Amino acid sequence: MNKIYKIYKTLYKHYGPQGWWPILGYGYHKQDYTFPRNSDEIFEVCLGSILTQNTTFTSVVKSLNNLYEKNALHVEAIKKMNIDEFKEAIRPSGYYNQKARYILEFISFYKKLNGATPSREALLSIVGIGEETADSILLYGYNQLHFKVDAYTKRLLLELGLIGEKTKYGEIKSMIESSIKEYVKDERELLILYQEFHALIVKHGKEFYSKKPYGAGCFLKNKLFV
DNA sequence: AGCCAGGCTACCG
DNA sequence: CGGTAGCATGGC
Repeated sequence: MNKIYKIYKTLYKHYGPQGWWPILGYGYHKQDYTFPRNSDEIFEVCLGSILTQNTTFTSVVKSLNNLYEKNALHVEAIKKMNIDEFKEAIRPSGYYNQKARYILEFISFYKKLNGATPSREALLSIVGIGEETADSILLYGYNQLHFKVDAYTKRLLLELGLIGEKTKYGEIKSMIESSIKEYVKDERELLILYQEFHALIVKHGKEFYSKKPYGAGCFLKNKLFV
């Protein structure tokens, strides 16, 4: 078993399934792997993916709830909304001026899709959508096989000696994807694994990779190298 | 009180 | 190209 896959197995055994992406309409943290998602769910994942940039998800939930209470958790509703009212709604997530712009840019793109699944390159061409946000949207919104790499992933793999300080996003992503594909052939199973794995890394990262020194007490260090 | 959060852009050399 | 200031609120 390669180390990446062993990390997944160990985290899953330790923490159990995380059930990402949580959808407001279903109640947060319900494990729901039903897919394909409907358009409201996809849009909510896109919104959440942008709002959660460098911000805790609990803050994002507040923003989404604000929109939900205004019955504005939909594309058309947000377009019609007063810009200041919209900014006020997403204020808890921070960077609300930037994020308001990003979301509006995304919405004009999203409408043109007309329900189609966007390519990664197309997503990356939108202002405010970088690699992680694009993969977040594809993996959790559109159920596409794109692994989402975040700061915790980098810190963890760096601590375990599997990457270097300057290993790029794309290298980390393809390294993880190819490591997992070796063991999981079924596409649906693979998709769920990608979704769970990233969620598990965040769960683990919050505990052992938030404050320095990173990795203090991380049980993966023993599990992998005994 | 200060550091961190499920990043990205713009601008610098 | 690589490196970094700026963006902003909320939680611990």
